[in-house]
Amino acid sequence: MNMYKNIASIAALIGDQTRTTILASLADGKALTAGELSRITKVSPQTASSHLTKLVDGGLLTVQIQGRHRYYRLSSSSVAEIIEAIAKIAPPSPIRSLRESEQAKRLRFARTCYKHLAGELGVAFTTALVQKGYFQEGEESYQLTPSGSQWLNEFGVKTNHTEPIPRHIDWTERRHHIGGPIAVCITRRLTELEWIAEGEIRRSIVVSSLGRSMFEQEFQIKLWS
Amino acid sequence: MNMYKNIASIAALIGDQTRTTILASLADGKALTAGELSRITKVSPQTASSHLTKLVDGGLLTVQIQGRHRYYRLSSSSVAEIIEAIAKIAPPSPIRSLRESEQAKRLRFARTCYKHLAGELGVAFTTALVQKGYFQEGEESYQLTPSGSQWLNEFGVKTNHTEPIPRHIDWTERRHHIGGPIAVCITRRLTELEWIAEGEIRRSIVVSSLGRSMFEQEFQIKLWS
DNA sequence: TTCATATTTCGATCATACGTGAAATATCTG
DNA sequence: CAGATATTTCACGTATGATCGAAATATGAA
Repeated sequence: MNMYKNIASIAALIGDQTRTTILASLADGKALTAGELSRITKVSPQTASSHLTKLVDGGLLTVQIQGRHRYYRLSSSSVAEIIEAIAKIAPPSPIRSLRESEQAKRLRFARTCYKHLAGELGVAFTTALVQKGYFQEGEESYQLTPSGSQWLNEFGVKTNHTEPIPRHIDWTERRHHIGGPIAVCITRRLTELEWIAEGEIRRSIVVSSLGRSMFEQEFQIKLWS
Repeated sequence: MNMYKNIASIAALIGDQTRTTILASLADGKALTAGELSRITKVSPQTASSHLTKLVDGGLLTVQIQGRHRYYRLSSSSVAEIIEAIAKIAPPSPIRSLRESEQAKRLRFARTCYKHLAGELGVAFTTALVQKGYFQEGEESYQLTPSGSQWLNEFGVKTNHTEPIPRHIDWTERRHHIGGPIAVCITRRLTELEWIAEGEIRRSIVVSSLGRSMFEQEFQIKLWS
């Protein structure tokens, strides 16, 4: 029965904590260098290199050489979908320790995911939009409602989108949030309005004092940090 | 970074050829005994038992004890979805022999899945039922329509079912078909009417000449084999 | 009860593979 | 060119885990 040999080998490839961390770090589609991934996974550069080679050989990653740097990225979104499918049945994320690094906290607080808002803020924002009736949550997607369409125009996002909106799962929060082009437009508009801005830490987002008050005033989202 | 520990451990659980074969064998929702799975995977009963224990502990399988037999089955369809997601990027494996190919073909044609009709016939039949307006396909389920309810009664299936009907995915067809109790009832009725019958090969279904003409006449389903 | 079947537990073997130090290769900088 | 940085390759210790023989447990049959 070597019928499922390929499936098993791919699963085995994912089934290592260091490699899972690598894949998860690349899940937003960004490319990272071998050194960065070595630091993220907290293993030696040799070990990271070994894992990266295996992931490339296994077809999960592609590599792009730029000078002495090697940029690794997911070879396709299907890879991210596998991890997401596993995350669905994975036991809930461990309880956060009280003493966790400020950086981890901030990253979890607000993150960009394929250029749209994710993390706690993304989840809270999506929840608020659904509660206001702007979006309707379905089994696998969100749908923009007429009132939502109107709100989007008033908010400054032009769209005549009527297709289902991808529903993403936040890996740390295990909750849903909107994805796709609309989410990107909304995030861009939020940046324009200076409610949010890119933080110093890679992929992190900071909320301005204006944003803080606006999120609370308009969407009843209280930010505590 | 034990954030992705759970994901990695589940992937590692799938990442063994014997265990993948077990999971794939149970993918249609059927329950098999430890002995059957030992024979399918071609490992000793001890080895199979060890793997099964791990899969149950990992939450991928559930076990039901009946006398001296232990029936194992997938704990949820999410497990099947993981395998399917991996299969998407796994290179297809070559067919071993012509004989196996013939058997695979027949199995692909019509298969029972949770005692309901699957395979090509199941998919075609479901498509026809949706097209006739008897069922409405949603994101993750089907809904019985009033006209569908009426048709069911005329067809000889008594039901006052209004809950969503599970939507199953056929692995070989990659298309959807109805599942759940209603599908079982319909399949039973099809057997009663002698449109279909159990084939010689395990889990296979043969269509009678009556069934062949009826499927074509009533549902515009042409069977070529 | 006695025997057969189904399944698990224990113990031992063996292969795989993760991780790292050391060293090699390649690129950038001054 | 020399030195620093990025990354890989090699060699090796170690650990995990897949497999199976032997034995134990539980159920069904005679």
